[in-house]
Amino acid sequence: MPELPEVETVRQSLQQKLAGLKFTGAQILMPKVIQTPDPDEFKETITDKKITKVTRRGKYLLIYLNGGFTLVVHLRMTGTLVYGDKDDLVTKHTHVILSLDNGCHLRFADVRQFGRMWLVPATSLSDLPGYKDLGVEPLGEMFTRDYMKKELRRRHARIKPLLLDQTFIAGLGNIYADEALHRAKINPERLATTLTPREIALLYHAIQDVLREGIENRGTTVRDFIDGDGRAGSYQELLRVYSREGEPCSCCGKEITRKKVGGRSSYYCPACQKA
DNA sequence: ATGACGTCCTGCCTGC
DNA sequence: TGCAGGCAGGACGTCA
Repeated sequence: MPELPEVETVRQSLQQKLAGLKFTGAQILMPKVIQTPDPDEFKETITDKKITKVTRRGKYLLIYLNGGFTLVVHLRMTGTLVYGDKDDLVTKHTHVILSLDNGCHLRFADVRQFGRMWLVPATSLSDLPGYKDLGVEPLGEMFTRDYMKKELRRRHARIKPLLLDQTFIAGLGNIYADEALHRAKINPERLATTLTPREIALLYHAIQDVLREGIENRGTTVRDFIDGDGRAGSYQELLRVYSREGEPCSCCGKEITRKKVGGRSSYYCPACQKA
């Protein structure tokens, strides 16, 4: 699942390929993928627009166009956004094909059809549901130990579901939340309000460490993830708990356990991360 | 304010 | 071997 490091990896690859190119048209094979505007207006608006830069906010990818428009993409679970040759094979999961003025294509594909796109004026980004309420960027300067401390005190929730709450920290998902909790030796079911100052500090650094390492390794490919060039990531080899149920903990040797917390699978070491 | 749950959707895995 | 059914899961909406 694309989380912050995966979306950042896509951003980096696309920024390199797309900056300066112009869209020459759009083929919309699965209309529901585009939330706004309707297909005809989408095609009309995107045609002849030049790409100025590719940025990221949380798990949202932002492709800025001249004329004040932004193409916003959320990959959700299995979405991919890949730059490639116009003659590349179109699979049954390809939903949107954007043509570029160098003869190449930018294609959005998604097996589970959860991913979404929006084409909006850059000034209207805050109108997108979910986007306007995003919390801090965990690798930005607004994310401080003090912010962590205040938010954890304020929110009466278990720590794992809280880490997945995008209005708290933008960009964490199931994989990196589990990895951060393991490094900080915190059980996913602990109430946020019960974390000690030392645990909060450990978690704060663990979150930044796992995200940075994820980006350095160009993301985690558990099943589907590929970047803007179609390449898989390699951070899955360095995961300590996620998808490692039954394997020995790298820290103490005890078996990694899986348990549902807040409706989501949580992988943790019952010895290192005591309740 | 929080949490539980349904919804979206397909491929994979398990069990018979 | 083949089929049915359950499950995974990010975000959002609804309800308690």
